[in-house]
Amino acid sequence: MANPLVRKLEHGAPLSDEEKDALAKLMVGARPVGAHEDLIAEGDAPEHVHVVLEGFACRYKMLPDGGRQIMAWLVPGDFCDLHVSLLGEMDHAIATLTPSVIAFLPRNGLEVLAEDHPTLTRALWWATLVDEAVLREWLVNMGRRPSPQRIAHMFCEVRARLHAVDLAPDAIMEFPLSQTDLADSAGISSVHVNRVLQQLRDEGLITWRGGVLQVLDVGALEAFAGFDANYLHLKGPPASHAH
Amino acid sequence: MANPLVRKLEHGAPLSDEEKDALAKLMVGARPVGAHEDLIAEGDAPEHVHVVLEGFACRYKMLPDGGRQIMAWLVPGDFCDLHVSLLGEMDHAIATLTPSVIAFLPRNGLEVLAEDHPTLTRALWWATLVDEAVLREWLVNMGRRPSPQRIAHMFCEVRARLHAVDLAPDAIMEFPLSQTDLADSAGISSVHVNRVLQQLRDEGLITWRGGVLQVLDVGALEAFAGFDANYLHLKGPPASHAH
DNA sequence: CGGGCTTTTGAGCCAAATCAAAAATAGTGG
DNA sequence: CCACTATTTTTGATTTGGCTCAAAAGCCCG
Repeated sequence: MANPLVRKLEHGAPLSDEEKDALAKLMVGARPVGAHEDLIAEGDAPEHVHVVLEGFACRYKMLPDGGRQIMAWLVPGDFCDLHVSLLGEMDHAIATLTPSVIAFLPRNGLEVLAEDHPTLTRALWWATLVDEAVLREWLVNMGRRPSPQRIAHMFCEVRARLHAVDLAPDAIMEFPLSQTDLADSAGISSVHVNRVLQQLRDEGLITWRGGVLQVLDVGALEAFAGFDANYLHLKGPPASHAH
Repeated sequence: MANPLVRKLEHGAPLSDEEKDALAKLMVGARPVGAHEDLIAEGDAPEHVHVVLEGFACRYKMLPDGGRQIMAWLVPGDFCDLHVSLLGEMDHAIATLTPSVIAFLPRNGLEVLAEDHPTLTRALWWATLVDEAVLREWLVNMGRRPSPQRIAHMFCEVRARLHAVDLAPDAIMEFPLSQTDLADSAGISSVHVNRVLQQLRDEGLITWRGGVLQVLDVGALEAFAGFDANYLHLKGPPASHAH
């Protein structure tokens, strides 16, 4: 199975085999990390670029009162800190949500490679801009959708994003987050998350058990949540990959 | 008074006089627009890049139930649609909030200029990444801060951003938004916005009258809101500009 | 099989929504 | 410059979605 980073970037620009190989070869490390471990702290300026290869991580900020807001889920193929070289330092932290595998790319190596390959540069910036588009949709989700629709929308999105890297066949996916993590993502209490999940199960939209999420009827869940995948900019059906 | 776009970009990278001139000359149009007019619709792929020169605009999405979520305020110097060439089409709409002046830059011209000027390219991507950082903070704001702190935080941010383009001397600024627009930005009802504003006034933190917002004590408001400007990545005190 | 986490249930409460109307402001045309 | 509208802002009364507090039940694993 191909590298999830490569699989993802192919949605952004048509990479040549040479570019794909060069990118894969740049990944110098692949370290397994446990659940709920901090990878990068606010204020850091990591030397390497981190990429999630397996599992789920997140961007988050802590508030003075101890509250935590998760601002993004990072799924296989997602960069953690591509933006650091331009912004100087992290303005938020990165942690794993589940046991994960994290790879590293030397920042210099990536920059040199990108200089020689405009298509790769396009793909990298495409990925950054899609992250921004996802953030906008999360804001809409928080601001305007009641909690059942909000949680449902998050499930629709994660299904679509995992599908784009071939990790959600038949709308069944590994999704071993805790309800507390979901609560910190959706901006509601974990008690309320629990009640909302019961409702989504009762309505026959999903099952979620033992860390495996199944969307029983993608169309129905998307209709319920008011989900439209346009903001993911995946440009048509996911590319099929020869093996 | 220099161009607000140039003033803003200088926070991101040290532009040469040649770059600043070239950028200013690229601005082919500067059209006055009334309040509450749509500039760009979801699904559009505008040929020119739009920049706000005066007034306030916003990014927003409409929901099926008629609700509107504003996801970003665009102040003088901000791009509306720099990302369109990479993402293909707008996944949200842009409208003015107040009477504004909007300028245009030919997309090709900007790209050619950027190709010849790596520093300018850096500045443009810096601006994009700061937009993303602001979005993250808005998400924290929506998810975790009670409404008085939330509104206060938005005022702190807009003061800092306007200050960065020299438009908020002494923490007094033109800010002629309606309470409804503020409500659609903060994700609360306009009735509640009104009550929150009374509270902020009663506590002596702000005045807001006739479209002019005054922050009476910047430190006090920032402490109240839990505001930390690090996410704006302005890198130290705003540059002073020779005239 | 016992300790620690995560999920689930129950009861009471509060921030913010809704609905409805009045007061204040800002435009607009005569 | 003023009357006439239309929009905003403000107030009041009521309802509600989601929170907090607290405890029970289930689960994972050594």
